[in-house]
Amino acid sequence: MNKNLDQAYHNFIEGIGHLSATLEFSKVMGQLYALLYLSEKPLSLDDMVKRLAISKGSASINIRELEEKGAVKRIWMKGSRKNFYEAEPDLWKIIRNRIILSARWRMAEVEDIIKKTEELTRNAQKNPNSNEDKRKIKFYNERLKQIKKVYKLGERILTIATKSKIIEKFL
Amino acid sequence: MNKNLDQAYHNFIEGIGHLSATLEFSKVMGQLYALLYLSEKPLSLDDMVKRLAISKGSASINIRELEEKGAVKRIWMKGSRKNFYEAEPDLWKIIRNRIILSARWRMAEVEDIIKKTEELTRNAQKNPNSNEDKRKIKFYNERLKQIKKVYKLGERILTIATKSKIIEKFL
DNA sequence: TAGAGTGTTTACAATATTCTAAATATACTA
DNA sequence: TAGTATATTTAGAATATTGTAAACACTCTA
Repeated sequence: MNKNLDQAYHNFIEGIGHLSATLEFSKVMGQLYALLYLSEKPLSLDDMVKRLAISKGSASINIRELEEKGAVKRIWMKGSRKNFYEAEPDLWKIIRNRIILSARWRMAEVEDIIKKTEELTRNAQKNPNSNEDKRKIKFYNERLKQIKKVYKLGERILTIATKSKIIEKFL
Repeated sequence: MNKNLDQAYHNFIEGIGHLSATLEFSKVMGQLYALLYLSEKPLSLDDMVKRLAISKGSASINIRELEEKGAVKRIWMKGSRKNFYEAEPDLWKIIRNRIILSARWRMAEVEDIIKKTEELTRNAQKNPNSNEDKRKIKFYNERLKQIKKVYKLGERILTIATKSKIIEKFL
């Protein structure tokens, strides 16, 4: 067992574990991914439990989430009943997918907020209003207009990021 | 007091509070920002404490963080000792800055991991190695090469995003 | 300089998250 | 079908995060 290699291995896994929040991965998810990324062969759940010194339950839950997010693939190995996993090696694909999906989710939330606020403001407009209310309504509508501009910009960027393959050409 | 307007107001503030993790803001930070964004006049700490029903300590800490992150400006009002705040109205500026800074931070972490892992792998290479170690070293180097490619792509995108004003022209 | 008004810090409490260990479920093999 | 190997679920423990209330510090004014 080469000491430097071993250090490299653990440094890498710890580092990725720490960084994993970037893609909305838990620390364990990051470590599991790093472990598989540095493994020449697929690993079983038990392998991973042993090497990371975590509980099997945690490994089970976290590896499944990695699988759902497309960062890890389940592999069938002849002659073994165990599930084996290997890392999706295309890092860019993982990062891109995660960012886009996360952005979509947030955009949907923003859309809800805008719609609801617009609706309520519109309702307020229908009823008789004090001058103060009228001023407020005008102000809210201005703000909503600003937000919608940014929202639409976001939408456009997201569409481009989703459809175009331009970025991949740099690789 | 118009009921619909009031609902619009609270719906908006709650919604932004919920969404605030997107920019690495706490819930309270999101609510404070939303409150100011919907206010025609700057508000004092006490105003915000009252309207959000939160503690003064929390308001103090969170408003300061918003200020550090450029989402909120401190305003001096003649005739009052209080600090007043108003929302930076340019949402795109806030979002862009936050994303870029956060990305920089993460890129630096990735760089550290790569450098350290490379160094350790290089050290391992110097010493006499078993065949297994040699294979491992080769494999690690392949992986490092992949990561560096993605890292450099990220760097380039970040540079473009930082320098170019192209996106702003859509607004 | 005393005291009122304001903002910040701190120690603790509440909450949320994530892990573990054990129980349970599932699927394969003899 | 019994028994074994494996994975998943769950209840509760550990940990981390964030908020609160109160003490403290600062600053202005009378």
